[in-house]
Amino acid sequence: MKIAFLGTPDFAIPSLQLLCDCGHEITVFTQPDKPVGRRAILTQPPVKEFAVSHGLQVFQPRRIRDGEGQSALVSCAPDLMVTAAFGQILSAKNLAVPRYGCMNVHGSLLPAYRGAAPIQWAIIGGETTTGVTIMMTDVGLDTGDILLKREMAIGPDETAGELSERMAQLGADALKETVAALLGGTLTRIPQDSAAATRCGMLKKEHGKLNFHESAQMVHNRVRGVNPWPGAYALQDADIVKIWRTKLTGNPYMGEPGDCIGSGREGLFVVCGDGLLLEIVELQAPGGKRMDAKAYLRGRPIGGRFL
RNA sequence: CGCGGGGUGGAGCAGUCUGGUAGCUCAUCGGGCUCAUAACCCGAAGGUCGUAGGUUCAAAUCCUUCCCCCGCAA
Repeated sequence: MKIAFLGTPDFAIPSLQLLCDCGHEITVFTQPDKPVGRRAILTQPPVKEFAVSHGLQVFQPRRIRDGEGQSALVSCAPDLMVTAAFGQILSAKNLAVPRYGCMNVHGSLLPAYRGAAPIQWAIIGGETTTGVTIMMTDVGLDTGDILLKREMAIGPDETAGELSERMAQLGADALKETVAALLGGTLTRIPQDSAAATRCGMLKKEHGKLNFHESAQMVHNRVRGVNPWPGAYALQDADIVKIWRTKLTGNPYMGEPGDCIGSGREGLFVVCGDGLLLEIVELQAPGGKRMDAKAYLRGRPIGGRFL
């Protein structure tokens, strides 16, 4: 079967890999290369790297909806289109190209967390269970019929990066199963209950800003949810201190939210809005690399305060 | 040449402005105390101060070159 695969980040790789392994004829669409880092080095998205190293044809239209993108799509005459964290919205014209339509691998249990960054937002939202949904793409934002759902537990200290990796694999497995059902004619479509839908937007830098007036659990969720990107941070005077790992202690402490206490022996703790201490396990001082809290506390005065 | 911070014993930092034989905390090693200890006490080892050059009687410190790391902005 001819498949047009549209995806961009690492999350899409396992799905692409699995489709390749199944022997389908695949054409890849991904986002254009982007300048990355201080030197603005032009970097290709992970999916492109994979595609190139596997000898797959790759298109990188600036906008898949434009004429150029549409004609590229038409030119490869796919039977099926599959998207996985592609990063662009498809048009009705795009969706009309393949006769089997378009399937999407989405990182949440739809209709919850429709939109971008569902994995991160699920963690930030304090969910303990999430999953992947394979759905038919329509012109709405993650509103299409559900084909298959797979649940997965979120670890209490799991980060978005870690969860995303596991979800990518789960998504790939579910996709494989769905495609098999499609070919076997056993596919069932279940409309989403739009009344139960929730939406989430793209993550921005500012979503990493910690608010220590929230409960320790909420701060912890935030830290996990934005790791590794955009990364959690707190302000100390005018400096940005990035917070990479935290740990719930459950210990109460009299102090103002944001107060830091601790020692090189015990570790670093910050007071949260519910009066509980949150341990800072790994952090990054201005100009420095990330390090564990004990290293941070050597050569630095104890105390201080995060805002 | 987008803006800024930084490279000092194994780790994290101070010292740089106001040049004058390198310091703190932790780790390591030895010894001691203790029923015992990741606790405490005493002692030791360990650094061409990122690189190359310059100024100077003297450079971690002042000037210049280059390399590397980090944050912001894109």
